[in-house]
Amino acid sequence: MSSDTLKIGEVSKKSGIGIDAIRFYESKGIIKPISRTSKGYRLYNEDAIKIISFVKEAKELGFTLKEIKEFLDIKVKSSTQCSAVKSKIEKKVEDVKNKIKQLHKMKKVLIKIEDHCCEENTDEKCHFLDFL
Amino acid sequence: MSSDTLKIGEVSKKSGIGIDAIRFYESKGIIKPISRTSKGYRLYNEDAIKIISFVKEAKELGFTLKEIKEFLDIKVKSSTQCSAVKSKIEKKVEDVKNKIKQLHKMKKVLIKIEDHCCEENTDEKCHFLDFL
DNA sequence: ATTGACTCTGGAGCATGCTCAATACTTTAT
DNA sequence: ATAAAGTATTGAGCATGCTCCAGAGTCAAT
Repeated sequence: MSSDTLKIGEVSKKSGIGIDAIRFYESKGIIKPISRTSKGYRLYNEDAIKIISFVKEAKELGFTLKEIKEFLDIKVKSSTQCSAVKSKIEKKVEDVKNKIKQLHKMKKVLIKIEDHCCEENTDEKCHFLDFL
Repeated sequence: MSSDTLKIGEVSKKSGIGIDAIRFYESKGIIKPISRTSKGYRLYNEDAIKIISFVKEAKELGFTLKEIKEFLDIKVKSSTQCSAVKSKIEKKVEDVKNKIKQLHKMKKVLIKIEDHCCEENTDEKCHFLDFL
């Protein structure tokens, strides 16, 4: 039809996310088609791909769809809203920082296990627990 | 009864995890009571608290119970198993590293939004999408 | 014009991770 | 001894995030 809109199947292929998942995201308010054909077919533009890719990444990082929606809903229109948005973002950044910190800890533990358990060890049992 | 064992309620209180969740973890092979009383009451030792705390942390980091079980199952007994365990751990370390990397990216995006959207802005719409 | 591919809606089903309820027995406190 | 609190098992229910199916309409190619 038009060259700059995509039907759901094309969006699905381009983003690597199933059609059903896209519709599910729509039901959760995460992504909306820019319009519909007269027969009800969903039409998207390229932004949809960006949004869905973001959802994909964020999910892999352990964010929930609700949180992801919160991210995507962030819009600033007036400076009055600004501080609210700012504190919201700052909270998220804190969360992310904490996650990073804990992951570093986790990494350390793993490496410690690797180092201590695997060099000319005798019959010592070597359990994850010992390193918590 | 004895001073060095805990019943499930005590474990629950000490770890801050519900009794039902603990039993659920048991059903998933994540934690087992060291023994049972003659009447079937689960008995734990202090390790249970450590394990459950680890589960709690790891969950918050986005690991699934299945992955968490894999962590906890890491044991080295002989050097023959060593290389297998080693590669297992290395894979986990890679996973963790990737998560850290992606979280850093996420942090950057968030900070970028914060910076660009909130300084003496006019009526410009400021949408998350612009920063993906 | 007909076939096959695509899309629609609505609802069922599934995996994960719990949570709660029912019923019954055990332990603890008074 | 009795009541209250704790525990056990089984099974249902729930939130999240999909996935699949049925039944019906639409579009694209031959």
